[in-house]
Amino acid sequence: MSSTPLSQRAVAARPAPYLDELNPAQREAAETLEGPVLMLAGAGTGKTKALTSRIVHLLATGTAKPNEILAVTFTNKAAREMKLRVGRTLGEAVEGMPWLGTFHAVCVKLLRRHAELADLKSNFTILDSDDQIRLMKQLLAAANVDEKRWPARMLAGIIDGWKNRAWTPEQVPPDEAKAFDRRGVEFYAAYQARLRDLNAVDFGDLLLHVIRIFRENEDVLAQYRRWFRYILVDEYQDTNVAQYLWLRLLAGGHRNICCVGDDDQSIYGWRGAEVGNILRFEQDFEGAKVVRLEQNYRSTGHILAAASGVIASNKGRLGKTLWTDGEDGEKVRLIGHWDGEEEARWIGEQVEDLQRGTRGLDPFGLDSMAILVRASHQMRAFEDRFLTIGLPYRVIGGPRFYERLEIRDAMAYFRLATSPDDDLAFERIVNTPKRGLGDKAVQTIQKTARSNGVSLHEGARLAVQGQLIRGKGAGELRVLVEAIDRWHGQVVAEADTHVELAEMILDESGYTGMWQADKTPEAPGRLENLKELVKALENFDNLQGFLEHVALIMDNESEDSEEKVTIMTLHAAKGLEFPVVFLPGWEDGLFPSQRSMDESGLKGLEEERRLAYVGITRAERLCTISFAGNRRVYGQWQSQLPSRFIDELPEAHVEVLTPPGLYGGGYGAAGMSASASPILQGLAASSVQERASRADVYNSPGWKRLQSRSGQRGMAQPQEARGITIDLEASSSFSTGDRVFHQKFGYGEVMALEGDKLVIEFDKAGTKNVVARFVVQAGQADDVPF
DNA sequence: TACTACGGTATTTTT
DNA sequence: TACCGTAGTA
Repeated sequence: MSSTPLSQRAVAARPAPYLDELNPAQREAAETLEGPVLMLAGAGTGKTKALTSRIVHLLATGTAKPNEILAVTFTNKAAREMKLRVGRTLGEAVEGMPWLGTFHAVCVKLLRRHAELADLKSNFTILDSDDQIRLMKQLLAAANVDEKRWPARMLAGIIDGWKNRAWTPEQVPPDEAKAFDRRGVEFYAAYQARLRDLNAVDFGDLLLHVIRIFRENEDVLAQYRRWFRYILVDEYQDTNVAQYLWLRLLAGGHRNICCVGDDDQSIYGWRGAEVGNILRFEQDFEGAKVVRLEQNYRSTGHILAAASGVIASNKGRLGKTLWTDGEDGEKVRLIGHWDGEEEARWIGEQVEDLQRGTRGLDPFGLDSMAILVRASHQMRAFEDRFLTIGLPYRVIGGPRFYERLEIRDAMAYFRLATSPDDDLAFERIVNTPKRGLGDKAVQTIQKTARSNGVSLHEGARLAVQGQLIRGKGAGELRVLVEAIDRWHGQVVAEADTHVELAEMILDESGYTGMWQADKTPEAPGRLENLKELVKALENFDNLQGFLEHVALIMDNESEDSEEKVTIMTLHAAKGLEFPVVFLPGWEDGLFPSQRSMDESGLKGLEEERRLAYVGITRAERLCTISFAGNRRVYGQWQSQLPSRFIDELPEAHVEVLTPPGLYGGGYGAAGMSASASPILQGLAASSVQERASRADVYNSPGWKRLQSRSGQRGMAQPQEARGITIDLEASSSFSTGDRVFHQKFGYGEVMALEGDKLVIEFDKAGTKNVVARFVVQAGQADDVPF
């Protein structure tokens, strides 16, 4: 019933308005239903539209029924969005698609059905990373491992990495197995054993268990291959090895798989994503049809060209040429600042200007503006600044609702009420609020539980009965144990509504009281969150349903209506778009991040570059890149070089802005002068910058790199470079031992010379790296150039 | 058992 | 610099 000709006849016969809205490439992607398809969808090219149209097409032509389509995404948000749009296009006529969801949500469903094949009970609990680390801490403590040298976090990271690559403990290759003091695999195995005992899985296991079930049970796999006749995968460039294997298993029969992605937007390599998956698609699925979506509907011509220019430096791309038939718009704006605070101040002003509608542009609402940073610590400068000028902002990211301490505590209580044997939950809250049960008491409970082969909850009961725990704690523990029994009874009996029950639990446990009694400033907020949690319960039929939901849905869309500027990381911005985008902190070491280059070399640099590409392509109409010459890094002032990505911006699409103010406005300090970029040279030619510019030695990229490295390590400054410094700054050549004065740091002594930077031990401010230009010989303070 | 002081460390984080 | 986590102490 699903032969190709038939389904296509059906299309021809029926009016299909959703297809008319597509451009030729999108349409091809939506209509090629049989066989493997790779949809290479550049930023802003209508990927979701094509994808949802494809689903609609499958349904509308009768090619597939809703339950025959497996559609996987990475985020709940993406899944929601897709569901919504399918429903809307179809006119809500179709019942929901049961297999449209995140990889994890789909796996949970599968695993619940076949839990016994993975040695689990179908009511297994799903641990989040917090539980995971807690568990590992226990394992490490039991093995007498020094937590200082070998932290549980590290182990968790290593094991996660292995799971991302679909390695069971036995499959970890020997050289990898040496990780974690040569005991990584040992702890991995122990951890898995512990999870089995707890009837629990972590996120990685959701995939791995299902893969194992498929591999070991041909009949099960065959059943799902028959079942899922059409497979769609969103953000394919972000899949890890485990997800890839999972997909290959399921698509293995019919090969009706359509993967959508953009290799240029692969920014989660550090989390196990394998760009190789998308790059290899055509080999993996022979005869695959590759469709490129290249018409961009989001950004203006200049923005698109700037982004394309940057990403062009990456090797091994599948290659796309984004184009638009829209207007060129404003050029991407580039500006350097004296330091990070100055940058924040300037951006704050820009936001206000744009809001008022200066610059000959229509006013932009605050909602349409975003500041995208590389690392979350950069947010602080903006928050500080916006707070002082009273500019409303919203920070995306940070601790999510369900990750908050009080929410997790409350959830642990709920978990105990539904399943009293949940040891991790029990452990979490035995002494929260304080019940006088310390380490020793908990150990006694654990020992009792273990020797009797029961849960901690039962162990606690036995310990109380056997008077193994004495004093104040004993009474409190008895109360807790009995309370858990009672709550559980209520859950089973369904005596009260779950919302009332939840309130009762939080009340009787003393948890609410604990925060009410707390007079620290954050207590009211926490109570507020608890209220919100209870409110969220109303959307579910019972506690179990809620807990199940929460285990996989850790997102937190707080809908507030007030107009605000958005501040978030580049990673968090993927998939979003804003009319106005600010990209601050484009400085070598910060962006691209030194760490990612150190850890992953060229691969890391290329991922950073993709991040730059993602950043620029978020902008619809106005994109402003900025950098600061000086930045405080961990309390130390450091002079910064403009990002190498700035050199890669195509000149024709960039407008270099001159910072306001003569001297104080800053001119990008060291980096500006050292840059080989024509863009920055153009800038350097303007009045103030002239003084900062250097002879050609400084203008070679090689020197720039050298300089940025030597800056950290105290490499001696070459003789000729010093000569140049003297020429340009007649009054200020330095040698070690000189007494100098700096506007910000006061008096100090020159300890070393590094390129155009000096290492100075200031009398008050400590040792700093500062640019020679901003320092004068002591006693010449009157000549300070600012 | 609970508080304080110190030291080590410091990206990005869909589930 | 600022936080978190651990260890030491009351």
